[in-house]
Amino acid sequence: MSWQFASDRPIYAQLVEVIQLKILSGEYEPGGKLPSIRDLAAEAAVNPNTLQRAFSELEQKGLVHTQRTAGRFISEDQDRIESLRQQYAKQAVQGFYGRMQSLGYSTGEIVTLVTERMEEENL
Amino acid sequence: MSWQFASDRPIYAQLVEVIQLKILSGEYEPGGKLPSIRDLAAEAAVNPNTLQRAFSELEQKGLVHTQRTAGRFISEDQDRIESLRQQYAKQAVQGFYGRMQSLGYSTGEIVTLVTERMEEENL
Amino acid sequence: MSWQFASDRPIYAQLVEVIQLKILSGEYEPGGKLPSIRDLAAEAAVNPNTLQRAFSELEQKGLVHTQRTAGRFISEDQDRIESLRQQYAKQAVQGFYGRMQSLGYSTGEIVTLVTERMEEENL
Amino acid sequence: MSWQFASDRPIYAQLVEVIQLKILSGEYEPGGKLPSIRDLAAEAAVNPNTLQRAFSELEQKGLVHTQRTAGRFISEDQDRIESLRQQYAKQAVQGFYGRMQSLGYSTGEIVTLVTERMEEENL
DNA sequence: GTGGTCTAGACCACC
DNA sequence: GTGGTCTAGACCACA
Repeated sequence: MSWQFASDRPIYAQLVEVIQLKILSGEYEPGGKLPSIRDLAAEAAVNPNTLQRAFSELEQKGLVHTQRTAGRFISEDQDRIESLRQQYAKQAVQGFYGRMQSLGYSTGEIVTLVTERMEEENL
Repeated sequence: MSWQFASDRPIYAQLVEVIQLKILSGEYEPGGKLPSIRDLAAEAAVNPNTLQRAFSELEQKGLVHTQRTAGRFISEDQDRIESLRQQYAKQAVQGFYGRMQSLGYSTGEIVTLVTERMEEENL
Repeated sequence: MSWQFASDRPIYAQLVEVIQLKILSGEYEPGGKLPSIRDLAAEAAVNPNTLQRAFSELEQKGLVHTQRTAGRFISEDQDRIESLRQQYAKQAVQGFYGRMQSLGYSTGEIVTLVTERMEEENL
Repeated sequence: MSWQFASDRPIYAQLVEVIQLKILSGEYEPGGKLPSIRDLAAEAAVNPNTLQRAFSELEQKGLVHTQRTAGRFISEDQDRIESLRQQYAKQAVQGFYGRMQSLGYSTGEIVTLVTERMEEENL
């Protein structure tokens, strides 16, 4: 587990992203209980308030809900999670594609670069 | 031309990115003269100071240089530009690839999604 | 019967309000016996301690009293109940009125909106 | 100007409500500039962070937007404001109506009480 | 022990 | 000077 933060973006935003990815990818299971804020804060070496802020954003997105004194739980709405996952993926693809085109790469070259990257991975 | 700025990142950084892309992709030609800061600032509806700061970063990267009285010019060092372009592209590929993997997509699925995107483009 | 709780206010407070309304409106009859805490707790899917606290507030307000072995009973003091009911209603009217005025509605418009609502009800 | 806070609800929530009312009622004009957080915080005798949190909620609702270094501004989208105002009013009416019915008041009695309140106002 | 709220105060980025 | 972020630490309400 990484818990390292870049200095060019707010920590809370990076926490949102990391936790969100864990939920969308299924590493945190739907309906499961999340570690307590205090524990997570200690683990990430961050002030509990910062984590709280991150969670409040996740709550808005409907990925997480709170039970007053019992803790925080991941949404059981698997459809919503899957839909967000695909949406997130689509954005990533479009963003990547657009940036590569801005850089002057043709569609063919883009696919080539990606497959090359894939082959590196498979070594 | 867009010149719209997201509110979650500094304007000057967004300016750096846009101009940099235009240089790397060749839209601004090597050795060519850049529009005056005043004109660009008016076009982008931005404080000239902000553009100034953007250019000072581009100068540091060696993509732009200033000639006292004649204005700002794009670097003629095509090798440097091409090398930066490839470096930039590699980062984009890696970042994209990593995020998709975090989302739980297999290497095969990633390539599929990209080629699908490519086909959309070709319609 | 609803027994759904908003997450932004303490459950016990919401219980107090619901039960109080049932007493003031006469749905729970003066002098009548209340269901046992255990039963109510099961019905509302709430911790018995939470209900206990709710009832202790209702006892303070004099709407409910406990008889050691026989259970909890609703006050027989109909005058007190009626007086509380009117007081509660007055507060509701004033609160509503004040909020509507803050929203910029004139006295006439407020009455209009209420009568419209009444007509909807009568369909 | 009041700036008094009840102790049974979070201060930031009360700030949200007060400011929201001022926007919806037009007391804060569409497109207008809001006082700086520091000023408002001093005026309300509250920590700036608390106000910041309140504003972040208003921003989500689309009632307010921030310009990086210039300050916060009220939305110019008058349609949106008017629509929110009506929605807010409708909720108020329904909530009021429902509570009165729960208290056992007939539709006629409710209208009577409101008009009585209106007449008090007109003295 | 859980989450929620608030304060005081500091530092940063931006214009 | 403006808003944004973060920390440290305290206290509260709830179950």
